Amino acid sequence: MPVQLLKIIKGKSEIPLPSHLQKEDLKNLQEGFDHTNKYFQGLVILSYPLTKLRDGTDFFKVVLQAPSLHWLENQHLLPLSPPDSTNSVTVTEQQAEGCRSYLVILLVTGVSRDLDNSCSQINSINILIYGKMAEDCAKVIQHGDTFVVAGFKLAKSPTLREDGRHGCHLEVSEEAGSAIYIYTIPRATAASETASVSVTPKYVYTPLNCLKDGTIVNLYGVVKFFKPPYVSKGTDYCSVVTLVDPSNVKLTCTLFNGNLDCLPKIYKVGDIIRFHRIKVREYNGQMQGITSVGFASLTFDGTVGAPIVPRTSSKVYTFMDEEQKTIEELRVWAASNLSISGPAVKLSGVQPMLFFDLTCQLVGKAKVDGSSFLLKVWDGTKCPYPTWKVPVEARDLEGEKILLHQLRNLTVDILVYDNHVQLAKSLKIGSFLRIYSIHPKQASADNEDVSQIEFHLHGGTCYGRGIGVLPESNPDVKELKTFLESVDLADSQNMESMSSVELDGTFNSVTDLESHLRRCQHFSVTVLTDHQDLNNTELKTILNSTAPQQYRIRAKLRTYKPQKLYQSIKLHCSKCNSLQEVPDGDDFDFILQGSAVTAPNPELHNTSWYDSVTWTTQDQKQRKIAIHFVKHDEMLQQPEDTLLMIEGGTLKEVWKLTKRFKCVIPVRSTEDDLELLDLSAPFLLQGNIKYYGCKQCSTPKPVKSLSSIAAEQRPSWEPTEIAQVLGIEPLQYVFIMKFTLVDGTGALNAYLFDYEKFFHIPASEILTSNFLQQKMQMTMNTLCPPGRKLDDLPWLECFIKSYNVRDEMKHQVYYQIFDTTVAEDVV
DNA sequence: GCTTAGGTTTTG
Repeated sequence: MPVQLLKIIKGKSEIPLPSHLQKEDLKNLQEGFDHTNKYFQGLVILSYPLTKLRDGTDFFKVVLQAPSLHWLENQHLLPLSPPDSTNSVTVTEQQAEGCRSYLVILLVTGVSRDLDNSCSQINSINILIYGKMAEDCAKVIQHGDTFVVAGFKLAKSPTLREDGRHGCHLEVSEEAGSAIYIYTIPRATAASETASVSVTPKYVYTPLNCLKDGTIVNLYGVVKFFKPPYVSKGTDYCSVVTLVDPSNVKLTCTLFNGNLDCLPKIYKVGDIIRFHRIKVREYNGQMQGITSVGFASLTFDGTVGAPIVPRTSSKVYTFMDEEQKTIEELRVWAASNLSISGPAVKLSGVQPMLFFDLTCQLVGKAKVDGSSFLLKVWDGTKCPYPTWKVPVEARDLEGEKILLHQLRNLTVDILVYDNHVQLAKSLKIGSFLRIYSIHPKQASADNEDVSQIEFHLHGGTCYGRGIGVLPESNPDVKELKTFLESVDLADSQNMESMSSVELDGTFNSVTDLESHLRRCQHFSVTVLTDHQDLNNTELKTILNSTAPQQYRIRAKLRTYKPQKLYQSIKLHCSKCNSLQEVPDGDDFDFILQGSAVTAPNPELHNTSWYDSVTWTTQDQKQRKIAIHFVKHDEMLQQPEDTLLMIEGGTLKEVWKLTKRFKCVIPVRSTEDDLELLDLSAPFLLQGNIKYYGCKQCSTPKPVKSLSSIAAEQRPSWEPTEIAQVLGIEPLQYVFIMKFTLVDGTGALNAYLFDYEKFFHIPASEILTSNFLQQKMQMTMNTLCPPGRKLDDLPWLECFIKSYNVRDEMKHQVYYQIFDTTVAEDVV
């Protein structure tokens, strides 16, 4: 009686096993343990087709999943009721006793779970069944049932790396004297017997804080960040998704598939995701998800109370009440724990420099050149600024000619670049799109009266830049369609003659910025930090006076340079008063590559004041990297307090290290000490900021001088202090801008030289922060609103000083703004 | 054939 089919006993969640048999945990299924008189219980989550081995032996493989408890179960799957059944067969003590030396598998219906509190990663094990037993088992096995296994033979699993299951498998065969008892789901009718083939497998979902390297898991998460699918440089589409769950752990997943439809259909941050069979790997010290064989996903709207309709490409998927409950719970959790942005930006609410996502309909498209492509889109609202029109050949423009003409005042041109071109080309006219991270760029306004907004979708995928096609079933699309149908085209055609301010009135869509500007009209948008008692001087008087002098003025900012604000950042040496451009990342990369040619000198490793770690990259270059962690009191500090030096690192590696450690100093080996790289490279990186030294005024010292700071009671690793001991004259980041000020009596150019006081933004941080760049642009838009007549510009109160600059050829008077800041309510 | 990308900068 090697395989016996049994029915469950009504109302009993435990199988009547011989008393000498004891339950074994999955974690104790290891070589060297005594498994006599032990049994293991698990769910059938997978079975493979019955096959024959080379010698003709039948072979059958099933996968059992260990019972486990995790937060989902904690919240709503427990307590579980005992399985219900009508048919019953009793296994007598004698029957069970008779198979003491046999392998026993008991298959019981329903779900019975252990309240095992661990969140172990490996939760499944392979069972290999040989011979007649394989054949018999294959006939009766059903997914979703619970197995109990006892008296088994253990062997190392050869498929551990691929399947991420238990390191051992269990072997069973009649020849070995095994026997199998099977308790199975009652099959009342012939119909249900057939249907039982599709019995739903029971999935276990791993919380994100319980993921382990090398496993394949199922999981739920809320989308915190995503890149819509884009064409990778390989053969597939790629999509990157960062999930979070109530464990508050993030998981970034890199998903590939040659079929666009097989990647998750995410439309918004806050969408809820269910992944099946995603592979977990460690990458850069963090867990990473990656597509594995059999990967499948479901995506749900993350709005609390919205209909729960999975978005998926699979025709077959499991989805039950349990899942519904999980989704709703994640929605509620996300609503109070995740910052999900407010209402979507419409074209009427676009603000220059503020990157935005646009839900729109494609009206026209055209090729522009090899690296850019034009999309003409509308969302039924009117952009309050004049927008640019990209010149294209009429024959290159695809779309309904009549509609393009009718909508000409409502469509905007979006120029997409590089990697987005291929996808853009394939878009169908009339389709609904969500374009992510569009850059509304102010065209350089040499002509002061008209300042245009250009819409760019730059190359690359940073910040989730990309294009997604929305189905007509999408709620946002439904809403947009209704709105588009209500737009009166006659109105929009009459608008051509109106100014943008009048248009705002017409559309009743005055942006916050606009009303804000009006408020600023009468009050000064800048304030003095001193000299309040002085009276104003007219610009004409100042222009007719000799320098040097100081004045208080009231004037309007007619224009400023540079218009590209990032160009206003320079590096200043306070010792020699020189100014220089901020080196770009490529320069640094080049210097790092050059320094990586020199291998780390092992004699300089592990000194009294730092510990060293070295390794060689596995790629062809065999690059040697050394990291020296500076100690304090002969101890390593916490990463966030640690200064480290790196040799042979790449730009990306250096960058990654700055995220974890307080200070990073790129160095290279000499014969007797480590030394700084060329001063065109930063001598120190802290957080987002790269600190540079003046080439002219610095006399770099060997880096062992740093040991004096390390020996301090509480090393603070201040950049100025580090610079000092290393013999570096540090350069400071400054804003240098030229303001053209007018007051009705005259116009003068005044320079702004500011570290951070004027804008309330540190110049050192602006290049690495999109947010701060946008903030600065908004400030400039308030000080000098684009597209305005002189009368409509706000007033600025400033303190300026005049000074002389003489050389052999000429003498000139210059003006500089100081003791002035942007008013708090403007920032 | 087994990569692609691996959230974090565009400056057109």
